[in-house]
Amino acid sequence: MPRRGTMADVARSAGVSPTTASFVLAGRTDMRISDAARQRVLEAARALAYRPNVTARSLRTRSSRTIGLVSDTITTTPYAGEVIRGALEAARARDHLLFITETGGDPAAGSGLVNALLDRQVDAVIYAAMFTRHVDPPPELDGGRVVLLNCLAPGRNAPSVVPDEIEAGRTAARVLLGAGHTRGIWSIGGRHALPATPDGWFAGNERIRGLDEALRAGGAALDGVVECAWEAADGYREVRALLAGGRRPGALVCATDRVSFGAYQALAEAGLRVPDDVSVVSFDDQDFASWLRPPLTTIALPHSELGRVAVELILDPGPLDATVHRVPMPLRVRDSVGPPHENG
Amino acid sequence: MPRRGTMADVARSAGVSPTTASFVLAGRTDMRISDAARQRVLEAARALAYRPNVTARSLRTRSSRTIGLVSDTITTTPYAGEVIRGALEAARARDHLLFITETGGDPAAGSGLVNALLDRQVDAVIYAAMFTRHVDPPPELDGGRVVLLNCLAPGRNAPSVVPDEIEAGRTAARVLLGAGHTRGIWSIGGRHALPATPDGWFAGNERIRGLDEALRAGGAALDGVVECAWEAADGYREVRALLAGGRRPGALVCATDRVSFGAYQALAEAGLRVPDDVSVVSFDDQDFASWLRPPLTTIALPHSELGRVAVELILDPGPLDATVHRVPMPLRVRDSVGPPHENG
DNA sequence: GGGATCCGCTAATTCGATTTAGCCCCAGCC
DNA sequence: GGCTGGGGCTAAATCGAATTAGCGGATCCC
Repeated sequence: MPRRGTMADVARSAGVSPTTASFVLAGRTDMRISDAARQRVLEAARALAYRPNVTARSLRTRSSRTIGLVSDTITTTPYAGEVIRGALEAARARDHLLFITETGGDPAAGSGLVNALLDRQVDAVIYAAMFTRHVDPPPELDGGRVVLLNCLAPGRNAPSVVPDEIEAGRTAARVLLGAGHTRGIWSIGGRHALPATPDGWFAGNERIRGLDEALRAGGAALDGVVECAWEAADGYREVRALLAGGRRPGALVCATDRVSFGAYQALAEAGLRVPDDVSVVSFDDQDFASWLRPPLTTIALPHSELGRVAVELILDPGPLDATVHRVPMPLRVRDSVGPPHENG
Repeated sequence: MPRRGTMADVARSAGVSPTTASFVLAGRTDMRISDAARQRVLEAARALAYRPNVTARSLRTRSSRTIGLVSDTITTTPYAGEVIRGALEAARARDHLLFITETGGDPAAGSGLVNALLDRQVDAVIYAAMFTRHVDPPPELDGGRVVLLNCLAPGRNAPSVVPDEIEAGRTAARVLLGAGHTRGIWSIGGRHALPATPDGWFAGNERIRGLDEALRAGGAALDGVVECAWEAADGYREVRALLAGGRRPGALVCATDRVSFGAYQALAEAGLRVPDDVSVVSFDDQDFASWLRPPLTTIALPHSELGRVAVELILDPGPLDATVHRVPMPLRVRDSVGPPHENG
């Protein structure tokens, strides 16, 4: 790239010392500078289209107006793009830039990436996971300014930003209760308590907890919980099996839109119509939720909000503590929930 | 973050001058250094867990081992995450970090972001668009090391990396010809030649060109082209209208998986089965393509490849020229294409 | 009139590396 | 014994800003 003008150039062209130029351009008022000199500096800077070299400045000030984001994967639906977008917008509003890195799921890669960021004097690091879980951030981050995005690290004195899954569970319950459902309600996906993840996932546990609680408060209850993985194939297989077993659910609470996708297929094959025969409420709000027929009522993961809140926390002055910030998950009302079928 | 050891610390601890430490740590052999001194420096660096400060180094060397990525949107399906992932992996393999920025579709934002990158001494900039099109990169990039990702800018002497849409069109034709289709072939989505985009989209034009060419070469031809936007709702509406108009297509070439998604719905409503009654071949390979029933045969946008190639181009030594690099689009054979229906 | 004050600046140092220029000492040679 | 020629280093400048220390000159005061 073409060589850019430096502050020394500005100072020379304005006939003042670099010190004076620096104070004028930094807008500092703790040194007396005549209006005439100030104007000459400003004019010279404008004429030369002067822009400060942030690299040089960081060397002296130890601040680079730069944040690092380390995540496990930025690819996996439904996180990723939107999280980054939210973070980007918040960063840009405060005149910061974002380094994006990913470990690709390799825990050993974390240290290397964090070091690469620290080598470049980032002011802070956002450590992110693409589904909510407990993590163990690399020790290099200890003592630094860190925010955990969509993950928790007990004992690390860093704030976490996670979706409010408990309240989302309550919301799902209220949607169903509001439509008149009190029985025949099934969870498809449950807590994700599979052989591989016997304790379930954070999101699963919290949602079921909120769902149970609010259902009970409304005088209803879950009829059953099908534990399975959260992909389209699982929704298809499990709902099909449920129907084949003679069950006749009145409402499905699907763990993800992908599960709902599969559930729709199984219901269609069985000749059941949504929402006339079976209501479906879901979580995530992926793109295709609105393309399904009927469009899916779902509770959105607040991707971009998570990114935005994380950046704002990290850039707001003041110390960080280990608070867990729960970001609301908005309900998208579409057409997959209706009153219970008369024979329900 | 805790203060890190500097090269001066290493030099002091090894009992040599900073110059010697620098030469040893940089692995330079153009100055004679005794093995003893070399070992002492290496040992001291190890003991102090010394890592060079890239910011300080950049100031001197004018290279930051950092690349900037400027895109219009990183959100829009189907680009985004995978492009970034490909770029990230290639950058990491060469020990570089990536700044990600987005204009959010505001053309005026480009200059500001490019300046913010330049202020931080990025070595190069990738200018990306989320669907293939002509762009006008900010003038600040002139004279710099720039690669255009998924876009073209004639007259700017920067290489472009784009999907090979022409060959993808040919591939679609071959899939159909291979299954025995020679008539009743319809394009849904066409060139995207709508009132708003009368010249069509780059991808649309190229695909139709390749499709036409290979179909003709195989003794077949398109029966018709339905121009429409490329969303699910468009696919649904247009295929429905086609069928209502008494047409009975034997094979659909859908412009995107989203269009296919809608097409599937319209076909199902009309009681037509894929692929027994109608074959469908598509472009993009979004996630849900494999969840559809039957799974969709589609030609993938090589997202991560695009990102990877762009980074490799930009980091490979040597001058850049205005070559257009076409990245192959791989065919994903699934179950939506079969032999023509007997009454087809 | 001489010292204290204040105004409006500038010189010089610093941040942490890289790099150019050159120094000292010992060995070899005539 | 003086001169050359490495070998093995170091001093100092440099990159582009921020910042500390301090300096002339005018003004004020007694």
